[in-house]
Amino acid sequence: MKPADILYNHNLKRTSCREGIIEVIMSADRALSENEIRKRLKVNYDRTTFYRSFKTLEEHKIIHRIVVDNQTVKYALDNSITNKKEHAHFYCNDCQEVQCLESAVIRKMQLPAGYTEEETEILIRGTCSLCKRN
Amino acid sequence: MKPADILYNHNLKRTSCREGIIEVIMSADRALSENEIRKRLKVNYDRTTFYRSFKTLEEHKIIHRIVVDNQTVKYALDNSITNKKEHAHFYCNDCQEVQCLESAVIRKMQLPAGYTEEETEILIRGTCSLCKRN
DNA sequence: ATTTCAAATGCAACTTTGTTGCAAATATAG
DNA sequence: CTATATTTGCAACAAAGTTGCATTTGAAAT
Repeated sequence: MKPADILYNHNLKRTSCREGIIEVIMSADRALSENEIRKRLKVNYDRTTFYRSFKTLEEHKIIHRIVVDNQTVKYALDNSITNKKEHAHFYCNDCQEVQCLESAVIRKMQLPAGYTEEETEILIRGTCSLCKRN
Repeated sequence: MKPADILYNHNLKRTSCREGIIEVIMSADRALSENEIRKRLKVNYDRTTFYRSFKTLEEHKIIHRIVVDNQTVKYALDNSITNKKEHAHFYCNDCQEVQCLESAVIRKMQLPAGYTEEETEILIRGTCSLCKRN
């Protein structure tokens, strides 16, 4: 599906900022930070516009954020677009890149009585195969 | 173990800020934010001192941080102090409190070839038993 | 008890990240 | 092509976190 179609399906106006963000995220093989996405866009958008676009796309479940730490947020396409299952994410302490681990499907954990789960996030920190070799 | 002893065991100077932070975290039944800890301390410390104290305590594995989202960090005693196993954390979307789920012990996930794990973080978002009732 | 000195603190200045209100610009339905 | 609700860019602000440096302090040695 093309970025424009995704926006249309979610009743969102087709603006170049939104379309660009989706396009960049779609073409990446890993999660990207706000700055990485900005660099890959042709046009330079205002910070405000950028934040609001991310917010909108997140609210409509087109993209989802992966919080690595309180200073680093990365974005990837949402499962509803990619048809992936809920999966764990891997953060490489070396190259600091985030990857979706499609094979690491998230299993619900047993909770204390009275607790209900809505979402489970798993972030595995370690070293990726590329960095391991060096 | 008392805060002063913990500091001594880690070759850290016994300053009132560090001792206070440990004391407050120890006496809480859940993870606390920087602001919650500050409010519970008698003396008011500079933001810088505060941050540096947290950093030091974290580096020495006396406390550990739980990143709820990029705007919210909570602190709890580290497993090395409490003798707990690596466990999942629960964030209540309603009361916004974080609890350690000692029963939800973290099991290592299968990773793609060449990847190595160092730490696995699990954050479960949902509604806690107290908020469920209301 | 006093001295000594590395380590910790407080302050000022700064950076990064994210938000809000509002006027101007723009996407899209008719 | 026009009307209008949405989106954008700007300015101003708020919160979170960092750095350099002079001053203070914990604790080890005298």
